[in-house]
Amino acid sequence: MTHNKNREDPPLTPAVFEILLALADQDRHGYGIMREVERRTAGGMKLGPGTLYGSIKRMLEAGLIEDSRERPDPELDDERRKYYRMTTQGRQTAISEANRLERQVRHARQKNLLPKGVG
Amino acid sequence: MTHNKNREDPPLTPAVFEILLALADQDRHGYGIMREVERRTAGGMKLGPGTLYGSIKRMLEAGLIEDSRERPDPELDDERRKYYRMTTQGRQTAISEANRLERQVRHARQKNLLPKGVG
DNA sequence: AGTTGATATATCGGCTACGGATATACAAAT
DNA sequence: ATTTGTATATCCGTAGCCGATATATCAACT
Repeated sequence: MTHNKNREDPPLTPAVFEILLALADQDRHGYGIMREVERRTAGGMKLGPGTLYGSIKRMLEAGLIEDSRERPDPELDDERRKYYRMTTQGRQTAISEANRLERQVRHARQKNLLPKGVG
Repeated sequence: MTHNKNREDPPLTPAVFEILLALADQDRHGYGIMREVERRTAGGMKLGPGTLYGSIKRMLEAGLIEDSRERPDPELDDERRKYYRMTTQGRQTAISEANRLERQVRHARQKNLLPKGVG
């Protein structure tokens, strides 16, 4: 699947988009991302450690996320944790992907794969 | 990314979902699918031959699509073409995926990645 | 008639991502 | 004290993407 048509972002993998969604409102550490994705999808999606830390690594390299210096109150903290935040570029990428998905959903509705009049 | 949570379909690859969308309203042959995807996405997505015929092969094996016996008027036909139709299972899979994407879009809107009040 | 360009299907091979298995280590609970 | 949960990380098999390549036909134009 080529992205092309000039500077248009390629589709994100489901794992990467889920991670961006999890980081959209607050910084989280790896394990926290995993729990958030599981919670949000009601267990429908589970990130294995390979996918989770592998995706994080790639997203760091791609500049979609970065290490977050801010940490919670020392009482609630766990030194093992590594927190991440979404970068501006990561947010733009997520927005672009969300728009792409929205177009697909609209199209699916036109083709009667989804009920109309809801949205 | 695990699908799990009992018999819930795993996310479809962008290529596979696009092909199902292209076949949702009418039977098409491989090359016709390619053109339809390109047209619908305004050139934003292009299926290379590897992705196209590789995906078709896998989708046939998975029972998402099948060979279509119906052919257009002999005058408009091209014997080289091989037409495909979406199976009932393929439609169910596409519906399931469309719902999943819709949930993601809703979530993205909640996180202010998309403008609200539009749908 | 011949050439070109679009149509049409198909395979190959490299690369990337997914995801379970595995490993390590500390925290919290029973 | 032992087990379960939290937390990060790597390895490797498998699957999918996708450009390159190949082959052949069709349509159109000169």
